[in-house]
Amino acid sequence: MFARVYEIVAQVPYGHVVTYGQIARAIGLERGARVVGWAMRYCPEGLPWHRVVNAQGGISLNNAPETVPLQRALLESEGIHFDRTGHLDLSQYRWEGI
DNA sequence: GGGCTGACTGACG
DNA sequence: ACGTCAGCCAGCC
Repeated sequence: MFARVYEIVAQVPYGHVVTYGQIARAIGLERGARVVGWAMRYCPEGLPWHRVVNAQGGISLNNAPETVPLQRALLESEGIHFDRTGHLDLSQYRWEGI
């Protein structure tokens, strides 16, 4: 199942992001966002995991808070702007190619 | 098959 | 904007 998740994440273009719910919907799990998060724990090498954010346009990584600054830095290096509350504008960066 | 877990989500106060 | 609560679903004992 996670193979599908990785496949979707790998398709996200530079400078764009997708939400967990979006990925879940793409693989047929309308309300299986948690499953996506669970699959992401394995973080295969070469996967643009930093382009996956929660429905609020923020960074979730509850189990690895140390990687949050890293993810944010990676996204900013791709031209994605964060507001003062640490969220990005999904209406502007969300990838609709699923 | 039963129960627990979680990088989630949407609704409420 | 922030903390809490209850659904949700695949995997792993």
